[in-house]
Amino acid sequence: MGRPPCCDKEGVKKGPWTPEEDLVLVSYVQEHGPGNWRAVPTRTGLMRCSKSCRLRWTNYLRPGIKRGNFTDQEEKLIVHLQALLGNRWAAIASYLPERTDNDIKNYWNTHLKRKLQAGGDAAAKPAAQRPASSSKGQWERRLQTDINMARRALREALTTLDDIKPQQPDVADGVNGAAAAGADSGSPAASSSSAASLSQCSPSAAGPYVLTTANISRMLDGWASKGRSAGAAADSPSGSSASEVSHGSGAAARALGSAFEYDRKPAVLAPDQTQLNAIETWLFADDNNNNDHHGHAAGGSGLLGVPAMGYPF
DNA sequence: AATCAAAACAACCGCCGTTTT
DNA sequence: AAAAACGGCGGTTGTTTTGAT
Repeated sequence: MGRPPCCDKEGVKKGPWTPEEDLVLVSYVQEHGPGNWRAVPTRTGLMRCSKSCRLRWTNYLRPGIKRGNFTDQEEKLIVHLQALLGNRWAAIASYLPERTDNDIKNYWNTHLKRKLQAGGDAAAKPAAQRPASSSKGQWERRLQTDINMARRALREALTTLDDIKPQQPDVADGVNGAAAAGADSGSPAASSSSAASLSQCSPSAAGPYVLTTANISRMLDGWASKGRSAGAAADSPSGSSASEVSHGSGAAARALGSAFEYDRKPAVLAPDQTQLNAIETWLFADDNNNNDHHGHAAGGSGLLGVPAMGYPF
């Protein structure tokens, strides 16, 4: 038979996370590491389902996450990757290690989609939104054209990023790249030196990092300075906004302090160089090899010219 | 200052492939 | 081998914030 249920459906709390819950979760992950989410509710006493815990950690509490303030380069990269990959946000997020798929998805839905619609840029129009051609041959030719256009655009974007030298050696906590959850699902964790520089995109200038050690204290100080008692926030989020609730409480987080192991460990291993070379080879390969957009539509994986990547288009 | 609409964001829902019993 | 939960992903919704009138 199957496995026992991870958590009761009844008595599971929903809605915004309180600072206390965040701290409990962070403490647990600090001790046990991310994973085995089904055990989290029972072992921590959190009245949350395992799924909710994983989501909270992945999207908000995980160290090295940058939130808000998407740079032009990031924006451009997202647009191009979306054109290339469609709405595969996890795959896209793997190219922006500091961003979560949820964040990118939200940003796309609230900013970029509208912007593109307004701009009427056919080239950047998502492949998924384009009308399907009537015949397979036409569809394949169109796909090949799309791939090549997107590829050129992506290369261009990454080339631009290459020009952006890291402004700082690193943030204090030294974490650049906890990759998105989907980073290990067949997508490259990062691509080439371009992506490496991307992952260092102005760490100080951009938005807040959510749960690096320093920022725990910083944001919790802010939260505490608002005069919110921990108890008041715990079970009555209605009294405060969701964003306030999403912050933490100071003392406990400081207790985590520098002992917070995971904010010093990249959550994902450095990309394998072989993998990067494959990506670079593909990305920067002479376009002439694929310039015949209309003539070689068929041909299995060779169609896409990405044998090493194995993109499942 | 009040009201309304649009934008932004956090979290949930449902599906699917994988894993475990 | 089958059944059921897990883990992950993308879509969607609900709430809060911001800007315009």
